[in-house]
This record gives sequence, C-alpha cells and structure tokens, in this order.
Amino acid sequence: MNVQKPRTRIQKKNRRAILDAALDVFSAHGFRGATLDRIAEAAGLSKPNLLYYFPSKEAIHVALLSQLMDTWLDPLRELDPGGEPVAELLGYVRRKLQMSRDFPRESRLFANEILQGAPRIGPALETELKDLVDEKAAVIRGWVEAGRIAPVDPHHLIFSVWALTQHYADFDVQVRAVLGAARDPLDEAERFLDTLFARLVTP
Amino acid sequence: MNVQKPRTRIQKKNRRAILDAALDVFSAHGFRGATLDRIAEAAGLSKPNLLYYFPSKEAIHVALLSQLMDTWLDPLRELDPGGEPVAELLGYVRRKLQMSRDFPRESRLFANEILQGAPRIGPALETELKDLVDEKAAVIRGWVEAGRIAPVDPHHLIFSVWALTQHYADFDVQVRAVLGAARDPLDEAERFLDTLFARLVTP
DNA sequence: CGTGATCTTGACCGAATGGTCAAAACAGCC
DNA sequence: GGCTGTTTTGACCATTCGGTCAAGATCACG
Repeated sequence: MNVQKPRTRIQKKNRRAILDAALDVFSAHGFRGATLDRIAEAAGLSKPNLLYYFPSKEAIHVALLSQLMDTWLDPLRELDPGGEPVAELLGYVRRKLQMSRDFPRESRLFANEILQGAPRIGPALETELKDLVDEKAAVIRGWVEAGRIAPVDPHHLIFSVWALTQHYADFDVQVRAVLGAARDPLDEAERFLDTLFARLVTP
Repeated sequence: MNVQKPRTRIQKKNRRAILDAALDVFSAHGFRGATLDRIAEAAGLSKPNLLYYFPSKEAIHVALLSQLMDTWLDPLRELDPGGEPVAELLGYVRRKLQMSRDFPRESRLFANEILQGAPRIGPALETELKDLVDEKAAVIRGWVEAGRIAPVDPHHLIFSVWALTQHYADFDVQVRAVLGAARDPLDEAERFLDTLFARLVTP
C-alpha cells in the first residue's frame, strides 16, 4: 500500500476510519502509549488490515500530524491586515478557542508531539509555522507602530493566544476538576478571554 | 523494599539518582515512552537494582508526581490576602514563571499526566488542588468586590497564569522554533506577562 | 576479623507489541 | 459464471519491556 490518494470507495472509507480511530488513541495515550491493536479495534478492522492501508504505526501518526498542521493554522491565516486591529485580534482569539471546542483531540495530539520535543514535525515548526507567525507578527507590529493597538510584543501576543486557548483543550481534566461539574469551562473562557485581550490590546 | 523513608546513606543517594533520572526520562518521553532500562542507565544503576529501590515503574512515577504536587502549588500558596492586590498577582505570575525556568522537566511531567487524563493524580486535583484554588479565588473575588482590582473571573485568572507560564516550559521547542535562536523566550516572557497582567487587573 | 544486613547483578521469564506472509474472501467487470 | 485485482485475516515471528530470583559482593559494626 504505497497509495497516496485513496482510489476506491473502500479505501476512502477505511482510511478515514483508521485516521479517526488513531486520533482517538494517539491523543489519549500519546504515540508510545497507543497500540496498533487498540487503533484497529477502534476502527473496526483487524491489525493486519490496518497495515494494509498504512505501512506502519509511524506512518499513521505522521499522516495525522501533517493533516493537522494545515487546519491548525487556519485561524491565524484569517487574520486580516486590512481589518480593524482590535476586532481582528479578538476574532482570532475566538476562532482559536473554537478550535479547542471543536477539535480537542487534535489539540492534544499536537501538544503531545511538542511536549516530546516535536520529533516528527520539528522541521515544519521552523518553516511553515515560523513563516506564518513572522508574517502576522509584522502585521501586528504595524498596528502597534500606527498606534492602533497598545504596544505589545507581537510574537508573545500570539503565544499567549495559543497558550490560553489550547489550555482549555489540553488541560481540560484539570480545568473541570477545579471548576466543578456545574460550570462550562469553554463558555466562560470565551467571555474571559474576550475581556483579557480587549484590555491588553485596546490602545 | 517497602522502605518509605530512606535510612542509609546509600539509599538516600540512589533514590535521589533514580528519581532524577526518571524525571529526565518520564518528562521527555511520557510514562509509556519511558523504559526502566533507560532510567536505570541514566541513574547509573542496573535494572534489577532499580527495582530494589522501587517496587515498579509505576511507583517511581507516582513518587515523582506526589513529590511534585507539593512544590508545584507553592507560588499560589504564597499569594498573600493581606498584600497589595496588583502587586500580589504580579508577584504570583513572576514566581510561577520562575518555576517554568527552574523546573521545566517537572512542568512537562505534569503536563504529560494531565494530557493523558490525569490517571494517577486525578483525585488530588479535585481535593488538594481545587481546595487551594477555591481559597485563593475567594481572596481575589474579595479584591474585585472591594474595587481594588479590575473585575475578572478569579478561577480563569488563575488558569490564565498557569496556561501562560507553563506554555514557555511545555512548548519550549515550538517557542524557540518560532522566535529563532537569538532571542531568550523566558526573559521576554517575563516582561510581556508583566504587561499583560498589569493591564488585565489594574482597576 | 567475623557476621549479619544491605546492596548489586547476570540470567531468565511471560506478556505485549510492531510487523510479516501466504492464503482465503470478495468486488467489479466482461 | 469466470477472471482479475482488491481486501481481509489467522497464524506466526522477533523484539522489547516490566519484573523475578538466587547468588554473589559489599558494608556496618561489634
């Protein structure tokens, strides 16, 4: 199976099922903690059948990560240099938080990878990621110099968006343990982060 | 070896060496990714010798975590209800960031545990951690109601301190990849976070 | 120095795990 | 129905890993 693009209906369906199952297992147990048997079971396939569609456990992991990188940066890509600065930044925060809500598994998969020192997507960080961040940081710096937002380091501003939004996905267990069952973390986070970033960047 | 407190000199030395080596390995590879052989090698002992001091891999991990929980909450414990609110909060941020600088391995160990759903310290989150946070949150709420700091949700304020400070330890690889080799992330973070929280809580 | 307790290790074990393979089952098409 | 390429699987393998054990080395102390 060195098929890059699934051709048949069955291939498309099974590759989807495998990647979805693998996302479950990898994000919950990390790369080493995940086993092919568990992934196979979750996907409703036999282990050899898994390995018919992907050459190795590593290949599944890489497939997930590279697929993730794309969508992961979308919220930042949408930051519009021509828009109203404060509204643009608050919109970015809201979009990023929405990703924590919609794709917590992806967030944890990413967190796991970075925590282990990014052995598989290290290179992509220094190219794809850095390039995009530098580009948007320049935009933000422009806004600062024009006096349209308060003076802040653009890179660390972006880091703070990542840290704060991803925290609610990655540390979900902790957040819920502290808040108690009655409260909705993500709902409250939306209001809190709105306030936080509004105070931070409004001139 | 059901010794709780090391008695002899050798025991003290070797248990220290093991826990330090285990911290290295666990924080870098996660629980499942860590092997007794690696830990033993890093500690300069043979594997059976390891298991003379600790009954199992799990026991080493638990020992690390419970030892960690203690020091991990120190910065928050020191938050003084009688102090000047803004200075107290900024001091908390600075202390917490200092922990990311001094104990990045511990931070990653903790992050790994929470990411996996806190299978080993889950209970401690809902008791020890929650109790402390609730207590300090009440203090902060008092400050808000007295008009001494700007109105913010105390729990999410604390979460934001955790998220922002731990991000620089846990996602170090990513931060460095984006910033480039010439910049010192922690140094810049200190100034940035000072600004951020000052703007957030100053009435 | 002798002796009992502490410490260390080589050899080994069973279970789990990533991966292989050849053969069977199946799908699509004439 | 028969043929070809695709899909599925049971049986199997080599390695890794957590953990055991019995015997030997070393230490503390009278």
